[in-house]
Amino acid sequence: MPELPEVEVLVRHLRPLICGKTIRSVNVRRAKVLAPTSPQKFRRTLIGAKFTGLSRRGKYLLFQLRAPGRKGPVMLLGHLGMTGKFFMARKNESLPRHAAVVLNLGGKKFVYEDTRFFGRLTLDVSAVEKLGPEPLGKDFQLAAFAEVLKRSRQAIKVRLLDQTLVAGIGNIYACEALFRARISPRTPARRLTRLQITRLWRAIHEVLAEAIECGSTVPLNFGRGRSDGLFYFGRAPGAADYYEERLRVYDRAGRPCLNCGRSIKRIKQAVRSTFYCPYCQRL
DNA sequence: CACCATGTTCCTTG
DNA sequence: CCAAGGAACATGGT
Repeated sequence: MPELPEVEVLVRHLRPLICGKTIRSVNVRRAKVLAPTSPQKFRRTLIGAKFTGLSRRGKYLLFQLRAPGRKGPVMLLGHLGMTGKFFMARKNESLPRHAAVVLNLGGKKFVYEDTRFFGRLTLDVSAVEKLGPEPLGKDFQLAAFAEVLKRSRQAIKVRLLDQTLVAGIGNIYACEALFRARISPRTPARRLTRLQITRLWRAIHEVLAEAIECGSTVPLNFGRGRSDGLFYFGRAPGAADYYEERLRVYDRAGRPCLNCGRSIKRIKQAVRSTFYCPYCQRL
């Protein structure tokens, strides 16, 4: 459930569920996801610690805890990778096959599950230092954004996936933002005009904010229900059980552009799929 | 069997 | 040293 909006909604959902809870015991089933923290250090640090806060930075979750006999807070960093999930389970509930870490909180248990094990749950917080500005925050400034883009020959779509440029945009929202800004994903970053950069900067805000809004209104089940926590669909206005497709280009190859009716195309860029309308987003 | 998948990191190449 | 491209990571779905 990987990009910024999904993580933001997950954080809001999880915060009241874990804050104030104390970790009674720790069960590490896949030591790989803790790296470079050792399972020994992980357990020793977290047992007895209490959750005091949860925030987000880019696609990362930042858990804050207070451990007895320790002056500063303990920080725990989570990342969902491609297939990670965090959810609360009942004490005696059976675990999914790919449960990687289980924190026993007394009445409930907090589970980190990840089928592909690309995600992380670690005491090493250094990854957030390398991130660029939060796209919905004050530090995401148009002038600085334009300045960085001017120095790159890379295709703008590929550039948007670089987490040091802006934090939290992934393959889906990069495609969606470029469609909204009517920019070809193949445009070399330095060739973008001032007007295009402004449109892109605005489109990034819109696409992410709308996805968060959508995720906040759609009923979600972060447990083992059918929902994967991704906001591909939104509830259609007025309809109780009807969900309309929300993404405009992502995964819509061969289907009509919602703007001009022509066929959406799929191309490969940096070993990833890019979806776009060759007419509305022409070079 | 082949190919695809929301992400990050590391290695290689220029 | 830097930018850019591609493979690797591990598993499951089509």
